[in-house]
Amino acid sequence: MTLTSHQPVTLHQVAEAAGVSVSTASRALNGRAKTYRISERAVENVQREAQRLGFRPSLLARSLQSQRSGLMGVVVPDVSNPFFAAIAREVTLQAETQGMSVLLADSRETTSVETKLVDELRARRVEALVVCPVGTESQHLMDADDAGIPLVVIDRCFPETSMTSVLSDNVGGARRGLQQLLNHGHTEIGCLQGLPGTLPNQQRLTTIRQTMEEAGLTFADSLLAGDNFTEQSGYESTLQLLTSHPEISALFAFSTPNAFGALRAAEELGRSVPDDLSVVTFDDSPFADFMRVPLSTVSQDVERLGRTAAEVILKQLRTGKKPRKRTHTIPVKLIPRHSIAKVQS
Amino acid sequence: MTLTSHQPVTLHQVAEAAGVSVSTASRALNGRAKTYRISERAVENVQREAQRLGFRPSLLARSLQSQRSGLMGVVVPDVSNPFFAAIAREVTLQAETQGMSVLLADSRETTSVETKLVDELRARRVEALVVCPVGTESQHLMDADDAGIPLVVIDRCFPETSMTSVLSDNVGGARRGLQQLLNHGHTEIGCLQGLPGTLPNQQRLTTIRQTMEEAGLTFADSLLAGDNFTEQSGYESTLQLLTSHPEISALFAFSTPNAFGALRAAEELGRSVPDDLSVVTFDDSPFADFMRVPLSTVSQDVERLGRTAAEVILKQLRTGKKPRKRTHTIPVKLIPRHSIAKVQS
DNA sequence: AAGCAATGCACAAACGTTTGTGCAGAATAT
DNA sequence: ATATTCTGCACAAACGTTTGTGCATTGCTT
Repeated sequence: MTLTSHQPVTLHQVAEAAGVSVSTASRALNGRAKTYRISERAVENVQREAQRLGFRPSLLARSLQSQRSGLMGVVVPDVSNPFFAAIAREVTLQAETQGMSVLLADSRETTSVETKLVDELRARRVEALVVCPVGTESQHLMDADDAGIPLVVIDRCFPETSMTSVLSDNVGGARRGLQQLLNHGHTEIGCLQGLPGTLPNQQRLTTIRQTMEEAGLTFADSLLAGDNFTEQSGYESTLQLLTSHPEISALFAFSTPNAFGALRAAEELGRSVPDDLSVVTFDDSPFADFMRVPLSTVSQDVERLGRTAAEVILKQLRTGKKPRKRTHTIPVKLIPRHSIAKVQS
Repeated sequence: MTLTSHQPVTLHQVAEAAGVSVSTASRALNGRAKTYRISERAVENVQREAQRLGFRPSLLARSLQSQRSGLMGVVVPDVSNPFFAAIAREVTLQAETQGMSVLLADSRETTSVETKLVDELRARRVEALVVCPVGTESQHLMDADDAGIPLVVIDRCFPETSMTSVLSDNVGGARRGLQQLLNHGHTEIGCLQGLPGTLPNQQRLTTIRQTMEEAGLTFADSLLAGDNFTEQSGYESTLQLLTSHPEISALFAFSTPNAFGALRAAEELGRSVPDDLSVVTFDDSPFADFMRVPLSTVSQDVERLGRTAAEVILKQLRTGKKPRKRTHTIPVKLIPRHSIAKVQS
C-alpha cells in the first residue's frame, strides 16, 4: 500500500469547509477582518477549519500575485570553503529575520556555471542577489544590476559599474602584513598571489610594491608567483620561488590554502618555518591556533563581510533606493602567531 | 535620476511583439512547435522577440501551473560548520544537475527555529527535504513525511517513523576507534560525548561498552561526560574527567570540537598529548594534517553523507516511490595520526 | 466542384493566492 | 413607510505560465 501523497490543502478547500467564499477566507486569515467587515463567526470558522485541515498558504501563489518572491539568491564558488560558508550563513541568518528565504547556488569555481546560476535565480524571481564571483567576468552581474535587481558582490569590485561591493581592507591588510615582515628584518620577500586581475589581488600587490618602496626597497616581479587561492597554487609557486630565489627569507601568502601549500613545499625543501622561512598569510582559519605552525595572519572578518552584504541589500529592499555608498570596506585584523622570525643576518 | 526598476518581461509581451497569441508563444519557445503545428515563421518570430526583449519565463508562474516547484529544502544547524557546509554543498551540486534549486535554512542549533523553517519551506512547496536535525524532536519531520514530502534526515534516525536516514557507521567507527586505544594498552578511557539521546551517540556508547566488555574491561558511567559537540563541552568535560579521574590515560572525543576542547584542557592541566594523554576523535577536519597535535581520527565521509542523501531523495523524486531502504550507513575510515601513544605502564 | 484532411493558430481554463467592487439584507434614520 | 447607512459577504480579475479544444483557412482528393 503506497501512501497517497496528498496535495497540499488549498484556501479553496478551507473556504468550502467553513462555508464562505475564498476571498472571505483569505481576509479572515490575513487579519483584514475589520477593514473588510468579516463577522467574528466567519473568522472563527475559517481559522478553525484552516487549523483542522492543516492549511499552509502557497507562497508560490502568493508570490505570483504579490510580485514579491521573498527570495534572495546567494552564489558562491564553493560552499564547503569556510570563507564562503560563513558568508552564506550570515546572509541566510539575516534573510531569515526578514522572513525571506535564501536560494543557495554553488558555482563550482566556474564562471560559466556562475552565469547559468544567476540566470536561474533571476528566473525564480529572486528579489536580491549576493554574489561572490569566481573571476573577473561581470557581464551577467551587470545584466542583473541593469534589470534593477539589488545586487551586492563580495570580495570583488567592478569599478565601471554601479554595483555595490563589500571588500576587506586589502590595502591596510597588505600594508600591515608586509610591515610585520619588514619589522623582522626581511627584505627578500616572495608573494603567493590569488587570482590575478581581481581587484583585491591588485590592491594587495600595489600596496606591497608601494610599501616596499617607502622602505627603500623594491619588489621584483620575479618574486611574485601563483594564479589561484588553492593549496596547489601555493605549493607549486613556493617550490618555484624558493628554488629560483633561495635568498627569499619570507613569504606573503594571499590565502590560507596558499600558505598551507607553502608549508608543505617548505618542508620538502628542508626549510623549517619560521626559522628558515617566515610566512604571513591573508585569511584565517578557525583552527589556526591549533596549527603545528600557528600562522601569523591578516585576518578577514568574514562574518562581517557577509553580514554587511546582507544588511546593505536588505536596506535597499526596504527603502527601494540604491545605496549611495558603492564600496564597503571591512577592517582586517593582524593576528601575530608564530610563523614569523627575525631574519638571520 | 533613479533607474526605473523594470518589471521582468512576460510571455504576454513577447507574444504581442511577435504578433501571436500567448499560447502560441509558449509552445514556440517550449519546442512543442511540431506537435502543435506552429509555423516556422511564427516560431522564429517568437524566438527572436523573446531574445530581443530578454524574456525569462517566470519559474514562479511555471511552478504554480505545473505543481512542481523545482525546489529542495536543506535545513542544517549551522552552515558555517564544515560538516554541514559539506553536506549543503553536496546536496546543492546534486540538485543543480537536475535543474532543481536549493533553499538553504540555518536552524541556529535551535529546535524551535528548525520547526519554523521546515514550515516555511513547506509553504514554499519544496519537493523534497534534507534535514540535519538539531536534537531529538521529530514531530515536525513526521508531519512533513506524512504529507508525502520526500524526506531524508542525516546523522539522525527516528526508528518508529518511516523516514529515510543517512548515517555514518557509528558502530564500526566506535569499535575501531576504541580498539586503537586498547591496542596501545589503554584501559582507563574517558568519553566526551555529543548530544545524549541521539541515535549516533547511543550507538557509539553502547558499542564502546560492548567492546570494553569483550576486552574484559568495564566502562564506568563516571568516565562519560559532555552534552554537546562543541569545543566548550569538550573543554569542561575534560577538566572534570581528568581531575576526578586522574588515572584516565586516553580520551575518546565524539567530535572534533570536543577534541579541541580536550586539547586545551589537557594543556592547562599540564598533560601533554599524546605522551601524557592519548586522544582519538570522531569527525575530521580538512586541516587535521597541519595540526600541532595531528589527531587520530575516525573520519566520517561527509561528502558521501550529503551525496547519498541527495541521491536517495532525487531517486525518490524520479520514481515517485518511497525507497524500501530506510537506513543508509556510510563507512568511516580510521586515520591514525599522532595523538595516541602507548600507555606507560 | 464538393468533401475532407491537414495546417495554423486563438480562446479559455487552470494553478492558488490577493484585492477591488458590487450587492443583497439588516439596521438606523427621517 | 421610505430613504439611508452599515454590515457581511460573494464575484471576478489579476499575477504569468501551460495546455486542451475549437475554428477558420488552405490544400488535396475524387
